[in-house]
Amino acid sequence: MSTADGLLDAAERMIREGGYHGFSFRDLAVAVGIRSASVHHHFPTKAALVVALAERCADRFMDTVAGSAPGPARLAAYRAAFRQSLGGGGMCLFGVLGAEAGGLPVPVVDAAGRFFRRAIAHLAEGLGETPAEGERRALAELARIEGAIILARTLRDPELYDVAAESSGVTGLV
Amino acid sequence: MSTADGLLDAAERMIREGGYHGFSFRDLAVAVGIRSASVHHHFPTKAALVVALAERCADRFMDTVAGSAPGPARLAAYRAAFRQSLGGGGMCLFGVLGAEAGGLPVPVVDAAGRFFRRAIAHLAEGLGETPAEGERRALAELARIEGAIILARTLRDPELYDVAAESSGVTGLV
DNA sequence: GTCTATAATTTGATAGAC
DNA sequence: GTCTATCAAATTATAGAC
Repeated sequence: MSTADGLLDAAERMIREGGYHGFSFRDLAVAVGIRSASVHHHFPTKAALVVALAERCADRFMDTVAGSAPGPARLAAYRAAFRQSLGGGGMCLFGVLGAEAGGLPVPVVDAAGRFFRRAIAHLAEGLGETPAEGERRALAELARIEGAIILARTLRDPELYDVAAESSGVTGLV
Repeated sequence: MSTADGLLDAAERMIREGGYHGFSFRDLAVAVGIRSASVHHHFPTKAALVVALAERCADRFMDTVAGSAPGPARLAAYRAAFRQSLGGGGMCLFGVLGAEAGGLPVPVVDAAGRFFRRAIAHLAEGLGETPAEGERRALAELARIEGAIILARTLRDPELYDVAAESSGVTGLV
């Protein structure tokens, strides 16, 4: 694995744990066994690193759910994919960045926004009677998932994710 | 208004904008017109200040929704109360703190957790056929609301909050 | 209750040798 | 691609005068 990939891996772990301001270039350097100045050789600034990470993360996520059939099956695939964020109690990368948006470099917030638009458009397919209805449902389900991660994390009980994001009694969708 | 209240007001604005690490004691001092060292006279540490803020914020929120009748009316009251967070595009205080949880002082995360437990217990009343069902629904609706704020904020469109949190076509609840 | 002064640490980033 | 050395700025916090 390349050093750049190792740096992105470490950054992903740390951002999901404590947010954009929850890690430093020195932390990354220690994690991969180089010096903090060398990190700048791979990514010129912290903002550039996080934008690159967001793009890698978005691509991987969309690859994961790409094979799912439109409609309820795809929604289930999304729920399962986001559920992995909770491995170790971490947030969804885009959820943290969105929550901290006001204190972040604009390109970073834009990257998070691009992911959400992409996910909404994809999840919306076949989710409603009309395209507009599908989009509304996709938006609502994504919101529920992001919020479920926050609640499960804050209340320190990963099982709450399933209750909050998947209990069919609430949406009547699945 | 006391200086302490002014400091909490400023901190609330800044945390909702950029998170726990999105402001400093100097920022607060400038906002209320004193020096950064004087802030420590009112709150010994940053963590203590945010815990005090979380408690004030939780009390105010519960006061706001206290008069609502159990069931769907109370849910509507919750949605409206959280909606105010979006005034100016800010996050819900507890939502940001929960998202950044891994990088925060434990007492701060605990304070956020206490609010969510309190809100869930209160919102659950009359929301389901059984107490357990009410709790599940309360959890799911709170998740939807928190996620809706994140999405509306990240996509820079406050109207998306209503679509994500309140579209009745999704939950069939209201 | 507010001030000045300052300590101790951390941060993101740069210059230039190897 | 990694290093040493370093910078300027910001951070939380403390001591003690007024």
